[in-house]
Formats: sequence, structure tokens, C-alpha cells
Amino acid sequence: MKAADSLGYQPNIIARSLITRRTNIVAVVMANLTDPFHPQVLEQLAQRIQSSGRQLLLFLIPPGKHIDDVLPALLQYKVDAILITSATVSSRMAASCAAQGSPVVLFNRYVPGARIPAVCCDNIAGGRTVANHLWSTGHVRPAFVSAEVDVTTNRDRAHGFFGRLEELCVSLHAHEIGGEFSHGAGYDAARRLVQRRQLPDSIFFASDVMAIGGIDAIRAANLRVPEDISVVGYDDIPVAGWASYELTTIRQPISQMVDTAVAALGLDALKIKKPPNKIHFMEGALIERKTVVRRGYGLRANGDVRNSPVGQLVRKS
Amino acid sequence: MKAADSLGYQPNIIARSLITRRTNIVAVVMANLTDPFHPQVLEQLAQRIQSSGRQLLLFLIPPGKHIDDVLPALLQYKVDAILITSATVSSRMAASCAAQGSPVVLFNRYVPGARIPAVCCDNIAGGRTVANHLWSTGHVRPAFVSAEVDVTTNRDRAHGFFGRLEELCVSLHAHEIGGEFSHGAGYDAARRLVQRRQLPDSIFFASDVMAIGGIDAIRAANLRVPEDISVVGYDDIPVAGWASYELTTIRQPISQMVDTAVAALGLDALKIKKPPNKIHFMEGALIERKTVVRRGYGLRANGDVRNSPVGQLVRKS
DNA sequence: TTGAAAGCGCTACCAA
DNA sequence: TTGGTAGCGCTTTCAA
Repeated sequence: MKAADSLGYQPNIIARSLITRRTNIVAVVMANLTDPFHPQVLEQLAQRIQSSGRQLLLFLIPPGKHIDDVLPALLQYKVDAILITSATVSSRMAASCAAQGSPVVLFNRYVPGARIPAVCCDNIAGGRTVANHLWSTGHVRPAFVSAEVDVTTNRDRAHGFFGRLEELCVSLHAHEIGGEFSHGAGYDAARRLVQRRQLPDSIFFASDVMAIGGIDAIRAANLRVPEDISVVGYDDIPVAGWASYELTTIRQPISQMVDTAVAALGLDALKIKKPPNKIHFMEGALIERKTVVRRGYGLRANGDVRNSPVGQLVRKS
Repeated sequence: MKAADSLGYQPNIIARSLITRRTNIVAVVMANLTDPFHPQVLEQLAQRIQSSGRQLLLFLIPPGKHIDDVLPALLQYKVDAILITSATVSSRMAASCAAQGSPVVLFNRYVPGARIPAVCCDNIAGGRTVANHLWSTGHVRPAFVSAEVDVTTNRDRAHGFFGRLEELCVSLHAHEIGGEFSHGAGYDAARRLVQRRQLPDSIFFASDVMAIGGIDAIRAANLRVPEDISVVGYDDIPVAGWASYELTTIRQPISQMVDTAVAALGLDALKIKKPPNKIHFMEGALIERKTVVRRGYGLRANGDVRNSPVGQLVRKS
């Protein structure tokens, strides 16, 4: 023992895994790190995984590649679990992972039909919250800026927003397609919105980076946020709190989501028979900062209408 | 073969590594991901490592922990190489890594005395470039905002800046200690600077996030950038290019740095006898955007004084 | 309590 | 070219 210590001996965990059949490695697959939301997630994930005595094998999907192209390489490492964030995997691929014995869980995305466990912010509820907030602050010409249209994150936020708007009898003023979750996409979409004959009085962007881009575009057009146009984002990335933006947004409960995801991996369960293929939806929270202004007169004093029965929500203007 | 394929057989790369003595895993150690500069580095690193057919084992240092506490855990995985970014390792620890057979290279930091290979932006040259730029645009009361004072990144930028300023016969107006590379630290430091009796006419921040925080603070004090105070950052993170900031800064050549670092790992060399314990310093580039204004009269038309002999650089004001 | 041996999934080597 | 065997560093099991 003393000898081993003085020689700097370290047991070879790789050899051990051969016999124990557990590598203590969990793979994390991500599309990219350019959206500030992703590093936040990755950081928490790493913290959680490491503190459970496991290591994180990071797998970034190269631009233009699909996740199904790179998963096989991952599978060779016989990782204990695979966590796929912000990317959609085919259910065929998920099945093949399961066949290899690696539980898979999706993060921040889910596959509607398939039986793949996932944890995700409740984006529909989030979208509805934004609609409520804009309504209760007297906005009547809300616009929405999409990212990638058929990604669940984007779609659910849109659907929640549109649906609640309809219940509230306010019609959508415009729907611009940004095309991707990026500052540039938000900037361009907002610029197009601002060039229209009639301005929206508020814009809900599919994500914070897009909203920040939008604010930059609105200001570049010599308009003020929120006096001329209110802006709402989604995620609550650090930049959203900076003095130049002070963005009102929906905060994703990252810690809880990460906790849930790691739990869903089933790593702590000694015997995992059948992990419940459940999709967990976690509630976001409206963070009111300074990009939404109260418009019009005679509005409800209490801006929060979430708990009010829909029938009573009659606009007084 | 057909049978193997239809059964979805994947060779166990972990078992293979036992005999080949190469895991094809390279470990990347990082302090945190909150500074936007780090995700950029990580993304490039991942891209590079993966395209060489290797995997990236990510290791985040938990807050309050020292890297030497967590390295032993890493060593157990017998990774092919260890890349340590933005954190300083004791030379004793580096020696122990080398003893385990894993080459170590430092990224974005170096240990002055020790024989540990490193790749790093030439921060002294960068600091000098900023001094030149501020001088040639007519600034006479430059201030510097430090992050963590004894980190090489911070210290070299400061030394380069101070040194060149002295050569140029312009005296430093103020030196504030921010304490860390963060938006908040930059904000607070700038606020203190702005409360002084005499304002600096320009501030060089140790990093971009700090500079952004500084701009926010300057604006919060009802001052304009650059009309009242010019601002220069370091890194060229994506935010620096956004319309609200348009930060003039020194761009770190991340791709080149990553290339060099991966090469220094010596993974491609079939037989590595003795990796040269060299410290690579890579040149940054001044990116002129809109946070530096030309002040005063009678200045040189050409803003670039780098190639001029020092003796001729006589201020005409 | 201690020690020896088998075997995890693979590659390397040597013999046929 | 093909097939068989030893052994990588560990854990587990079983015998002493």
C-alpha cells in the first residue's frame, strides 16, 4: 500500500469498468454552445454528474451533421447513460441506444409520439404566461418571432402564446420567422417587423438571444424599448439581466430540469427494470424587468391573470 | 459479419483501450462556463478533438475547489492527454500527470517558471497594442481595470499596457481592481472610476465581459461611450459585436490557439519522445469598432504606431 | 482472513 | 491468409 502510494499508483478505472459493466461515464450530446443558454445547462449538468462521482463525455454535433450520424461513435464507449440536449433524435436511434443498454433522456426537447423520456420546460404554459402578461399590461398588437419553426421548443412557445391570445380575444399582429435561435435572426426579424406600415406594440421572441437581437434592431431603427415596442424573451440567460437590456422574460428552471434529467437517467437506481418513459414538463417563471411597459387605461391593477377564470377576463378599454 | 451487423454489435472501445493503451479520450479541464469566452474555446476544442476521432471528457472545477483536488480523479481514466484551460496547475501536479503518461498542456494560461507546455494569447503584446491605439487616438488619461490580479492573463495585459504607456510618456490615470472576469466586476469597477473627481478619458478592461459591464455602468451614470469615455476590451466574444456595444477589442485567435494546443498534445505523433515544453504565444488582433473615439488635435493621421521607433513618437498636443 | 484463479472484450502475436 | 492463445488491469469467486 505504501509502495503503491509512493509510486503514484492510480487504479485503472477503465479496466475496472470491463468487469463491473459500469463506466461511470455519462455522455452529453449538444448541438452547439453559441446560444448562452447552452453553456448554462452544460455547467449545471457537469456539476451534477461530477458530484455523483461520474464523468461527462461531451459530444458536440458538428455543423451540418445530424445526431444520428454521431451516436454510433458514442455507443462504442458503453457509457452508463446518454443525455441529449437541444437536439432531436430519431426514435429508431433511441431504440438502438436502449438496445445497447444505455438509457437515453432528452433535454429541452421531446419527441411527441415516441416513448423517449425527456425533460423540458413547459413551453406551452410559458407562451401562455407571456400572452397573459402582454394582455394585462394593455398590449393589443402583439407579434411573435419564431426560431426554427418545427422544433418543439419553438412550436410550443408559439402555440401557447397564440392559443392564449385567442382566448383573450386579441389577434396576433404579426408572425415573423427568424429561422434560428440567434442574435442575428432576432435582429433581422425585428427589423422586418419595424419596417411594416403598422408597428406591433409588443414582440415575443422565441428565445432571449433573439430578443436581445430584436432590441438592438428596434433601437437601431430609432425606436425605444419599451416605450414604442415592448419585448419579451424566453430562457433568462445572464445577458438578459444586464443594464443595457433588462429583458422581461420567462426563466427556465435549469437546476430543477437538470436534477430531473439526472434522476431520469436512472443512475442511482440499483436495479432499473423499466425506466418510465415519461416526459417531464417543468414550469418556467415570468421575470419582470424593464422591456414591457403598461399601455392604455382602465386596466386591471393586478397584472397577473393566470389564476383568473378566463370568462372574467374582459378588457375594459 | 452480417450477423454482427444485424445484432447491432458495437466493438467495446474501452476493452480495446486496455490492450492498445490508448483510450482516444482527451480530458479538458475548465474552471467555469460563465464567461462567454470559454464556451467558444470549448466548442472549437470539441470540434477539433472529435474530428481527430477522439472524445472529449469534460471536467469542470466546482466553485471553491482547486484543480489539484480534482485531477487525481481524471488520472484514473488514463486519458491520452489533458488540456487545462483558464486554470493554473501546480507544477507538482503537472509532473504527476506526466508520470502517469498523460501529456498536459495549459491553455490561455501558463506557469512562468515551470516547464509545462502552454498555449496562450500574447497578452503583453495585446496590452501594448491597446496602449498604442489609445495613444494614437489622442487619449491622455487612460485607466485600467484588472480582474484577478495574479492570473497571468490579467497580469500580462496590464504589464503590456502599462509598459507601453510609459514608453509613450503617458501616465496611467487610474488602476481599479475588479477582482474577477465578470460583468458585475467590470460594472462596479467602472462605477468607482466614474465617481472620481477627474474622469478617465478611456478605460482598458482586462476582458470583454468586464468591458461590457463597464459600458453599462458608464451609461448608467449618464455618460456616453465613447464621447465621454472610450472603452477597450479583450477577447472579442460574440456580444462585443452586438449593436448595443460595438466594442473595440483585441481578438484572441481561438482557432489557431486550439490548433496549436491540440498539436502540442502530441497526439498525432506516433512516437513522442520528449514533447518540447514550449510556451506558445499567439498574436491577437485589434478589432476597431465604435467604443474608441479620436480625441484632440494634431495627431498622427495613421493610428497604427506599432512599427514606429519609439523615439519618434512625440505627442504634438 | 488471505490467496489463487477465472474472465470481462478486445488485440497481438505466433503457429499452422 | 487464417485460427488459436496469451494477456491488458481489474473484480469476483472460490478454495485454502
